[in-house]
Amino acid sequence: MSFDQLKLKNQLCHRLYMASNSIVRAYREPLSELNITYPQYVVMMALWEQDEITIAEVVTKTAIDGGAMTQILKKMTDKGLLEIIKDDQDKRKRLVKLTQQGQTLKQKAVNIPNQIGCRFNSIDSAQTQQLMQLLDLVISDLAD
Amino acid sequence: MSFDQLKLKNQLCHRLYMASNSIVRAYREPLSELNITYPQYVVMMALWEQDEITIAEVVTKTAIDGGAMTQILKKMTDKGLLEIIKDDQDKRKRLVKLTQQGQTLKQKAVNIPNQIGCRFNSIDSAQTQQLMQLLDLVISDLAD
DNA sequence: TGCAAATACTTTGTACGCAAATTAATATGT
DNA sequence: ACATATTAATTTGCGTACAAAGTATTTGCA
Repeated sequence: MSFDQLKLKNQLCHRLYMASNSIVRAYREPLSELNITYPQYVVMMALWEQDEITIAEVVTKTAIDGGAMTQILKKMTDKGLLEIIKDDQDKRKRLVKLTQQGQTLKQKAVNIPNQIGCRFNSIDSAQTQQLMQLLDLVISDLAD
Repeated sequence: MSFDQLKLKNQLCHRLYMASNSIVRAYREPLSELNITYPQYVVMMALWEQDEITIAEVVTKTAIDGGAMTQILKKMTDKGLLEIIKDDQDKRKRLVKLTQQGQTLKQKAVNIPNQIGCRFNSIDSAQTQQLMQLLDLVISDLAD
């Protein structure tokens, strides 16, 4: 209940906020080679894992907001990376399907994780795992 | 150099991205009581720590982009939380100064950290510290 | 069977986040 | 002194992030 909790240096949340912004900024240059943004790259990774899934499934896998997803998928469609297909079984749903170009882009993307990983010089592999586990706890605590 | 690194479940960066979005979303409701957004709250915390600092110093403390800062400070000025004062020593600089209303708001904000902290049920105090330390390493690795 | 609730997605409006370009003022070097 | 570089801040344009409202469809249930 002290004012000390209001100091930025004591706050986990501000660090998460800064770290995420730094991440998106760090990806900007490597991804410019692929002509996509970080959120678009996240969508591509979801689809490289499993193609022809519904928009709702892409939203779940990526944790990107549904409203933003509509815009993002539109831009990616315009770039020729994917196409949106109607689902005949359920006309509410739409399926996202990579184009040949979208599939091929995976080859150019395979080096991106290392390029980014190279910048994490202060944490070793064990610390990275630990960080991921702690973040999973934070994320699940904040769900809903 | 494997495709496994492209899987979302193996990625630290995607977790940081999700966590940060969750944070900003989680603050939305508590902060609506104060009629401010999360970035605006971060600016307030910086100023509650030290008032009458230059815009550049606010940018450094908060790690919010300078371009965004101009817009954010304008909105906060319109709300009557602060005012921008010219620096007579260096006419390029501008000082940010809390109004009485901006100072008083600190009393209403003092409970916010606990309200958010209450949601972190899966990590104890030691893990929180550990998480903050690891994030500091990540942030400094990504600086520039 | 029929209609209210739920689901899937889109649209709208506001608020960042950031690179790049711009403007204004100060500092620096010769 | 004076042109040049640097610093401080704003502006512009694009891309999200998200709540809330809107539009179809489909489910569920009385």
